[in-house]
Amino acid sequence: MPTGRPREFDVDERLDRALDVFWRQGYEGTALSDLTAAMGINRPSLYAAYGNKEALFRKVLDRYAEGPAGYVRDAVAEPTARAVAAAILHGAIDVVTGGPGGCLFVQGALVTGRQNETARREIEERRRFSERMLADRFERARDEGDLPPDTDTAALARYVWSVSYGLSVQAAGGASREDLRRVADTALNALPGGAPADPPPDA
Amino acid sequence: MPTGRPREFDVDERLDRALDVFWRQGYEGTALSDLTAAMGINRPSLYAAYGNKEALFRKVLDRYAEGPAGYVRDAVAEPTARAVAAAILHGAIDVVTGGPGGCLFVQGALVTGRQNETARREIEERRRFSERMLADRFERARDEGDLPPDTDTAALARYVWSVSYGLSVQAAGGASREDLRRVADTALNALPGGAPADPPPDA
DNA sequence: CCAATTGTGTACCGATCGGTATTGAACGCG
DNA sequence: CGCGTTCAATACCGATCGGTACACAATTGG
Repeated sequence: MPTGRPREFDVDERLDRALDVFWRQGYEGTALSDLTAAMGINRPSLYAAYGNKEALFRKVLDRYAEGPAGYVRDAVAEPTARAVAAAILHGAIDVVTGGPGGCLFVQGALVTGRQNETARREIEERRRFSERMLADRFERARDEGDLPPDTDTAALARYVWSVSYGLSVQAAGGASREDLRRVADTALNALPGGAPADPPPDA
Repeated sequence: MPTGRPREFDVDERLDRALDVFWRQGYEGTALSDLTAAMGINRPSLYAAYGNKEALFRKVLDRYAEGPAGYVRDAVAEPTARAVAAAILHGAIDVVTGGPGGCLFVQGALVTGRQNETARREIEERRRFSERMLADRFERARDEGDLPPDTDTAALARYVWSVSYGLSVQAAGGASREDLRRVADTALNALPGGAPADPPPDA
């Protein structure tokens, strides 16, 4: 129970509005005036509650990772490597076609001017984290015999993420969920074991 | 032979320097001061020679399409659908790992603030053009019997571009040429006809 | 050599950028 | 009530944004 005047807005709720703006316009494309307008608070309130623009962006990235990008956490819990890959691609499609368009970890900042390199590196770090998570999961699958022993698990993980990132780019260009579903189905054909519609060759 | 004082720099050569900056920093991340510094000319000279920032960016996109992205034009001339796809992915890898990092048509602007939407749409149009070009090529391949009659050529083209865009994102994160080659090889496994290392099933 | 034309360099424009100082209002506590 | 504390709102900060006015240098045509 802190003393003093109580805050007149919900920090988490307004953070979601900030996420929406960063997601739609990227880090560099978003001005503080955009944020304050969308969040319905004044500039000093924003600085008091979240720090500066960079700190707010970091909080937004965390929220995005736990919320819209939470499907990654769930995906690696799938029982088979193929199911994991499918869950990642299908989860990505839901996110990139459901929200403002694309994945924040891709749209947010691929490149930046000199000043905003911190934000770019921050976002890059999140991508790397997800990539490592998937590579570890595939390595486990190989150890369990779920993937062939000679599988290049790192390359396979990179492949799945490449497709996923590509889906995000296409979503930014207006591709529909159905379009992307067909892409994902095609992509899954490349996994060891072949197409999922046909039963595995040893069945 | 125009009268008046002759220009002291080569327009095309300096345009390449502008390309380098936009490529590395994106449209929004690039300030006019970055451009004039890299191009070695003053601001009024830039405006006299290229128009404004948007017009310069458009010229840069054209130059990129003819230069670094010229591999797409060559790729669709390959004899088979598989060779076309392989040429696109391998060509993309050379570009995204050779230049400043990534593909300008991806890095340049996936999202923007309100003011720079024109540049975003411009770049989006270029992507769409390449996508249609590949889809048309795959359609021809299907008509020629090079692809199965039930092939969803549009989806296949979107798949190849998805992987390619993903390679660009990964290159921005520091992936090496060898890393991306393995991704491309995996991706090509998804094409009708299976893996290229093994001879086709009817051989 | 003179006039017309065009590029170069400096210095500047209003607008907007991210970030803050300051004032006054709203609370808990004594 | 008074007091310390915290938030809200206005108004402002220097820096930088994209873009340009203006004076001067360099060239061609007469």
